[in-house]
Amino acid sequence: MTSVSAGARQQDDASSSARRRRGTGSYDERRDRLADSALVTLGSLGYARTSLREIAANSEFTHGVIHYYFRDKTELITYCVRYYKATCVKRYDGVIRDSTTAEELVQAFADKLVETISTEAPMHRLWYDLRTQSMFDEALREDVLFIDATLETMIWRVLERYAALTGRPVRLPSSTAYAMLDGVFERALLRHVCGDARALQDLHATVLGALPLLLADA
Amino acid sequence: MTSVSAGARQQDDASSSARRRRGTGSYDERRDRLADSALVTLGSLGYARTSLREIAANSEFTHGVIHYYFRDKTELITYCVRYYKATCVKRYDGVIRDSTTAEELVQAFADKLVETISTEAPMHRLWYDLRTQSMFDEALREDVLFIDATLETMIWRVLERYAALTGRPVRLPSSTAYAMLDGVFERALLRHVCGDARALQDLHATVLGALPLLLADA
DNA sequence: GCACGGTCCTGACAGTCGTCAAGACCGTCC
DNA sequence: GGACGGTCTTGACGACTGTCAGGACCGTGC
Repeated sequence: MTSVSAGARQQDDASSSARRRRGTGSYDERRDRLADSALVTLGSLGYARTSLREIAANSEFTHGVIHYYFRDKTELITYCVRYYKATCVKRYDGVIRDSTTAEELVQAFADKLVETISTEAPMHRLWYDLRTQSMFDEALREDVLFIDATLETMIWRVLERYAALTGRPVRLPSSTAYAMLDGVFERALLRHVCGDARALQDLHATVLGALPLLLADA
Repeated sequence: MTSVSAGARQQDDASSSARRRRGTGSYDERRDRLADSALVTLGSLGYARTSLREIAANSEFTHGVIHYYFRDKTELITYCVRYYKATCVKRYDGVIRDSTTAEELVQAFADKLVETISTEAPMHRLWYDLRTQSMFDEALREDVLFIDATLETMIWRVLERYAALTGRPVRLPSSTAYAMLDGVFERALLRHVCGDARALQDLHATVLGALPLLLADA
């Protein structure tokens, strides 16, 4: 995994005052703002349909600047992916921290899953898009597998807390539990994006019903 | 759902002898052979990277012919999707038919899942590609949702047979069970495509372990 | 005030894409 | 044998893509 902040051109000191003459913020901050714009565009159009000109048009820059901050399109995309990961890894930490009973945790977890689809559906379909593209494009695999592993441990932390609160151990390995819940989540997202009004409430009910099955019998 | 055999140009009688002068087979058969070539190319490159010229290059035709048999690229793709569906819907019928005990069925089902990844991985990643693209492109949604529903009932038939053989009912609704198994399958496919040598044996073991959890206690 | 250099814009390049018009090919029928 | 018409090829069109060279802009340091 190469450094995230490896720029397109040589960059001796990102925080040097000489770098702040145009635009606002540091070199890295403007990279991140470009990544922000790119993620919005990617989430709206999908990976394949998003061009660098479109990303630039939805940002404060012009299309030529992208190659000043990123070597090529692939570097921009992978930077965006890693940048995005940082925002979603801690999504359920609050659920784990604030729940004091098993029922509370299950409810909060289901609530959070629903909320994250209703407020960030474009970002999530982008993630599934990139994960699927990684099956065709080797350049994406390293990042995708890393993020997938991160999500798996995130889910596992929820389940471990759930197991601790019930006193019953999880009876599935981490990878299986994650794959199952991810399948449920992906399907709910698809239905939601397709305009199915009941997708979210069904997701909520499904999670309430399915989580207990992941634990061993009392 | 519009008719699958609605051609790009008016087509009064597909089986008329006048249509057989060039090439071999009927108009519809040549459409299907074009779809065959397109599916191979799509499975190899992915939806976004597959151009009509590339499809034609991997077929017996030239790129201009595609617009003789299909109105535009979208019609070709959706035709391919429906054409493909017919080949995968009956995939587990043999498993259901030939299994006489629950253990036999679980084994045969797991075997089939592994086999279908090892022999048809490109086709499956294409399916996931198209399903994800349907979250961005409304033109694909109708076909994707239809196929997804078909796959769900296919899985449900397996589970119903499993329930009958054990005498224990499935304790999850059809949609949840399908989403969970699909998540497991998708993850195994991703790992397999990424070169993980243990992806398939893990899938096998996972299915053996997970299927009993879908049934109510004895 | 002037040169330097980081930042950004403009315009162009070659390549690829979907699409389609024009016509060649050729089996069939009068 | 000649006309017909379904089938297929060729070549082109405009639009779009990622990339990059050239130079404009402008804050900083001398």
